Amino acid sequence: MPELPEVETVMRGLAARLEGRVITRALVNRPDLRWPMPPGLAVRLTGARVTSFRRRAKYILMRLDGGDSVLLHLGMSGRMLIGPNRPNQDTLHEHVVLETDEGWRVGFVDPRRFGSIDLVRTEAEDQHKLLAGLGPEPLGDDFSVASLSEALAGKKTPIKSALLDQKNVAGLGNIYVCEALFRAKVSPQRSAHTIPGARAARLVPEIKATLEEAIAAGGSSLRDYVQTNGELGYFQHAWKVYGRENEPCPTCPGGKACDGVKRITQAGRSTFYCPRVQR
DNA sequence: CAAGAATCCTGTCAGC
DNA sequence: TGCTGACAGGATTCTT
Repeated sequence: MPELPEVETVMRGLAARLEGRVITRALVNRPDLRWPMPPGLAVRLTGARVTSFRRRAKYILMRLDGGDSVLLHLGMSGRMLIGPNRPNQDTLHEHVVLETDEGWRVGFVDPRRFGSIDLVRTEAEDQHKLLAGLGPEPLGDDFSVASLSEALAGKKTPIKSALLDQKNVAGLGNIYVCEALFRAKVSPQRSAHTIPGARAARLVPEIKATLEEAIAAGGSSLRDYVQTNGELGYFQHAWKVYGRENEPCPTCPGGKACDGVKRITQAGRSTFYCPRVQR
């Protein structure tokens, strides 16, 4: 799925076209995504003015003037596509369509249907079941060496898995966890409780820097992800280890000392890392 | 309680 | 070609 940088990019694209606009028409073509959409969603949206956007972890919140927020998750394959008001190419997987008073058309396309849409009252956004248990935003001041150390204390699970757990830090996914661990020179297999201290002091700034650089690049495009204008992100070219199994490690000198990037499976997900650099 | 496995769904690609 | 299995950016729910 889109991870934090991709979601941030999509949210900015939505905000640019939708903030202050009135939704003149809303279509729900297929309400059964990961969970059923709320009944009457199209009616609630029609005629509403979009006031602002917010991102929390990998969720997008679109606030409406009636006091509702639309809570959107893109799952693994979700896209938001904005274009002139005419039918999109992908009619099979375009589950929701919004039209604005300026003649723009926003389509939510999600072939795998792991995404979700819900409504929540704006003043109670953070009490929504899907947001209530989330850990700190990694780019916020609440995410620090101290807070990460506290979250990991006593945990035996590998640091890779711990960083994917949205309760510890909210918004990282498989790509950026691999990249940040490489940059911090921390082994993905190391037990989480051994991170507090010097390793957390390396990890936290690398997590923040990786995410910031990825946002600046418009995210990473692998298969499904595109920005709202259909353009690809380009941070995938900056990946050091993700998807680079058997390629030379970017920081090890050539020769027999380093076998290159390895791929292992942790908790059912691929992990890419360099065993020589990451300890 | 914590950790790993199974699960949802569709598309794509490698290998035979 | 066409079939089969593995795998994919996630996160909840079910089992150990």
